[in-house]
Amino acid sequence: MTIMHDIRAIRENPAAFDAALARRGLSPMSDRVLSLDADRRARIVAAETAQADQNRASKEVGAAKARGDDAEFERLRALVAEKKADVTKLQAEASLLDGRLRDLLMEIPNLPLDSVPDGKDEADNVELRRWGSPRAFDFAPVEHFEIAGVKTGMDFETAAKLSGSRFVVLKGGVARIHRALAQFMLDLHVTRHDLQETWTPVLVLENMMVGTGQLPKFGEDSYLTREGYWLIPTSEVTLTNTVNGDLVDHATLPRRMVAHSQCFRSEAGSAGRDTTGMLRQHQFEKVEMVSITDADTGVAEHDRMTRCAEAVLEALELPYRTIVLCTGDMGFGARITHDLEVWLPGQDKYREISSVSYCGDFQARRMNARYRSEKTGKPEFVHTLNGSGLAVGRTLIAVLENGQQADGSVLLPAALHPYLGGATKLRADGGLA
RNA sequence: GGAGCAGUGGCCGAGCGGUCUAAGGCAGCGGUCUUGAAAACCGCCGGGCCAGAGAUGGUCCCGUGGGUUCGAAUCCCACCUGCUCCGCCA
Repeated sequence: MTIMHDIRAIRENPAAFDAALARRGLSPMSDRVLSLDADRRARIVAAETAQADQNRASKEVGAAKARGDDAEFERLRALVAEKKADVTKLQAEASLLDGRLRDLLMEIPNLPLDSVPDGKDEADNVELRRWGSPRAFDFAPVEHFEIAGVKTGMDFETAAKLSGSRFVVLKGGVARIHRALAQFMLDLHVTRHDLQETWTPVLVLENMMVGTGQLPKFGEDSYLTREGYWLIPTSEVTLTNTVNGDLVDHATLPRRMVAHSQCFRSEAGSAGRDTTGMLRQHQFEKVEMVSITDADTGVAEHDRMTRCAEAVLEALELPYRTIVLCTGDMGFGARITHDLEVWLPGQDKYREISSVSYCGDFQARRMNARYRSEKTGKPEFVHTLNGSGLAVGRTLIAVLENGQQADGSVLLPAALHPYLGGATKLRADGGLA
């Protein structure tokens, strides 16, 4: 079976495993894991011993029959039947324990790297750096949906009629800026960062959601179709699972991909949070980066990917800060996460616009995705990383809020002008000029 | 939606109840030859789990799960995935 955590490492150093969990605010689990593991192994040994007996007797049966020794033939037949019953019983027990261990490990989050700061929640995150400085306004900046030029092009009422809450209809200049942003980001990553442009499905088989860690624990967060397809909450799911089940050629690593996709999230559990504006939607667009690396280069790749995301904000002249999430605030599959927070003058706050995570072999174990190590000649799990580069809707918000003018128009960053037919501003009436 | 076909080791592919300890090819690794390389030739060359300090041994794996059988890659059933044709359709 494929084990979701390195069971040998847990056996060797259960205290370290529990200590890592404790840093995430979880109670120790090594006792339960190891006792299940010990039982499981005992059954396996018993089952395999019985099976070896059965195989031996089974081989002799044919010989006895051939030489016409009926008494021996019957004796061996009975022996085989007896061993077979033992094997069946022991195997069933082993497989039950195996399943239990698997279920348990499946729901244990990834272990934080040593370099990740300890902490309980977002208050304990640590700022790594800031870029740019918030603009000084000579009027009171408003939130994106309050800007005059935005009001006509960001229609929540119509969206609510169509689809309910947490949806939006974009129109005119705002819609075009939204589209331009996605194109700009893709182009930047493809031409400057050497990521491979990729287009993927947004409906996936259940197993893929297990591979990247959305399932089994977080099924409530995503949409499931009648036919059994899941709607991806991010193209991290499709991009990462491109190597699901594969033994990839080491020469093809690292694989650096970028995709622009629709993302779907039920936002169960976030009722009441960010209900106005388009900060948190059931459907949104994101340009996502994924890297598949070997075990040696994953950590370095994480910094590279963070830089790729930062470059987008810098090109768009949006002030941001980069933070490293503390152990208590990190997502399920991550070993370390950098968040990029963009300055939103309307909220007078930095808000998350990108999350860049290094997952080590956590997802690879779930996917059984490996490469052949050049050093040992043995298959080893790949390492995976994912990061937003960036969330398009939130970038739209940032561009609008940071560029807003007293008259309700919005000045747009130069990098976007070529994508808007040369337009440099969103007029107060919602058109481009 | 209907009908048919298929899923074998890194890849391709044989195999149709008992030396399958899975042929053969490709790729890879080592060697012979060569100034070097290529070619040719020779050899090596799947993965998981369990035990063991190790050498090594055991066991499982031919999409997945059951079943038939003394014995299953091979027969039966269910499921998953893919392909082809038809229908519908951007």
